[in-house]
Amino acid sequence: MVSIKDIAKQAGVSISTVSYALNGSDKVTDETSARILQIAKELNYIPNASARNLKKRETKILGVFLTDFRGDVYGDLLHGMKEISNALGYDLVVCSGKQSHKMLPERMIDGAVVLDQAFESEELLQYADLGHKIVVLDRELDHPNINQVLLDNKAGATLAMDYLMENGHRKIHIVTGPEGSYDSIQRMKGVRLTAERAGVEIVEIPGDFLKSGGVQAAERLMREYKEPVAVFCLNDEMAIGLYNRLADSQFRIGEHIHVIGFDNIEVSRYLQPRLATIEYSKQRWGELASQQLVKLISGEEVEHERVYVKLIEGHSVGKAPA
Amino acid sequence: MVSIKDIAKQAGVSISTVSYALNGSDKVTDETSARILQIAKELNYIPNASARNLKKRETKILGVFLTDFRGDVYGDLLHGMKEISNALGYDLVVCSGKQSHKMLPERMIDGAVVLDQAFESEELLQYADLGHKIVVLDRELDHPNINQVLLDNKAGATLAMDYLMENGHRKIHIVTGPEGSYDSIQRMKGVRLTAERAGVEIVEIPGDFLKSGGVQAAERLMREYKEPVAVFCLNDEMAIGLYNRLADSQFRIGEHIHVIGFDNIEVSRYLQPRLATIEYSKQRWGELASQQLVKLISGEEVEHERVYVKLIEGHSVGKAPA
DNA sequence: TTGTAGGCGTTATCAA
DNA sequence: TTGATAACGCCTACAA
Repeated sequence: MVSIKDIAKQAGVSISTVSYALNGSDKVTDETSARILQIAKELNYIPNASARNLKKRETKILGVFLTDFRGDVYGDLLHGMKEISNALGYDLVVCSGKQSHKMLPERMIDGAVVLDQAFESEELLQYADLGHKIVVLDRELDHPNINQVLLDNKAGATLAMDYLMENGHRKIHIVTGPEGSYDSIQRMKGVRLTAERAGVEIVEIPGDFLKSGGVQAAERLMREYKEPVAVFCLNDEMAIGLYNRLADSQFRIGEHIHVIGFDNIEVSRYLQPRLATIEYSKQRWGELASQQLVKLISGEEVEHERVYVKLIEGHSVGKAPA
Repeated sequence: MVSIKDIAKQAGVSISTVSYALNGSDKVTDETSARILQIAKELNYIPNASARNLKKRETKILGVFLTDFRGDVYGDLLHGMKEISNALGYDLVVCSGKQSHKMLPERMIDGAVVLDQAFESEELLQYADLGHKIVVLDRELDHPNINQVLLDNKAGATLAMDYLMENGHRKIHIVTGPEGSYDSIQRMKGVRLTAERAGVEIVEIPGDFLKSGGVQAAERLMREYKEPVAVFCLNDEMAIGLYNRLADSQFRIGEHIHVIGFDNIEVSRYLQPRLATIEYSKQRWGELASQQLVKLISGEEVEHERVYVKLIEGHSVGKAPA
């Protein structure tokens, strides 16, 4: 491995001069600088990140932590994060799993964006106490080193409920997310608020944010079927499970079972009939996250951010029978 | 920041003793070791990765480089990679974009898996020459430090062609990938071989592996339409673009336009009619990649690996009119 | 069993 | 403008 020491030897200068030259400092003659750069190139010199990071106490890398690499929400989100990170001079690495958590406290990265319920708040707070900068996308956490960029879940839930009610549905089944999921809890709050205000009945069906939850919900709905029902799946993936399970039954979506989801993932637009759902810009969400994290790192005061949502209509919701 | 020096001071021992204790060496008494560990915990000690990496010249981190975080193929692939990486004692980070390439030569990671045409072979070979370990999933590269884990593209293309021919199609349009794409080139080889052998006519339509390519292909097919045609889209995403474009036309897929894709991405099973395509285990692909990379890093000799494919039938392909 | 000391490759301070 | 030198935090012979 060739280091600045080798370059120094070859160029007949000291290592500090080499370092200056390599970092484009003007403390060194253009002439020597050119010679050094030339030699560096000849020797195929490549700096060692660990050494630099150790000395500078920063890596210029941002990390994002996901529960799982599978999952349709991530593509655009990560893309948005990457674009902004790069624009602001940072690299982005995506990680998943408990093993990788230590990259933050061990200073392999300068900050973290968290979208992973399995990353415990206690752990996050502990890191924040140690001075590490964090942006959370899936919980509320009050700490000067932590910023929130959250979906407007309540508004989304309200939009969904309103859409069902506009179509005449007065009893609405809700397929929830897994216990403890922030998104699920928030969406439920929106649901309850809207339902109470409108005097509409809601029936909770416990779900898991996975297709399996939708399948189970479908089975229960078929078992208990008496008349057309309305269902708000708290995410699209469960709605897809529900579609799948209903596919070879005599029940028709948008006719016997009216469904709306949340997330507007890509598959949703290809479902027959098209799934009504709640949309938000995943890319913008990612962009905001990166932006906030960099601000946090540079010591700026930052307010929490919010990502807005809107309704996507679809024939998965039809008029309730009069 | 608390370092082993602080622990040493607190415990009244030398830093080397602390280091030994922390690393579970048996060169130190259980008693002192326990005391040191205790103090380390009290002080909230967290090792510094940069320092460790600098000294040990390894990071126990694997990197995977993607063209873009969007793209339906990645979820399962990354999941497979992560599982195996972790099992073998490595962490996995996912990167995208030219900026991040330097993580390999700068030794932030111990090896790289490349699935990114934008990562130039010349650059890869240069890194390999420097001793860095690489697994490529999207090209053939002959170098002792590089291993290949490739899809059996030719076999897949042959399966697809055979399926169309079995259904009586004797003139087949091929929507290709972007220029220079390894997958596209290999699949075309399989196409040509099969076509020649069967004496079937093929018509190439240049594509881009994106939905837009499928849209354009659809437009051309409609313009030139005289009788039912068969189309092999060299990936599913273009097939989806084609579906989308045809959706509000009078042309029916599986009737006027017969389509088969390649990749079996998730959306494909929800298309109406279901898209015929070529499937392979993306997860297994990722698992193999990680496995090979770790072997390479530990200095083992490794053979190139291959991922096998199979046909998924679908009503997007119907019988040709007699 | 523990301590001393050198070094991993950089950066950055202070002299020269 | 350049050079010597001391860190950064950790590991690991080698010495005690």
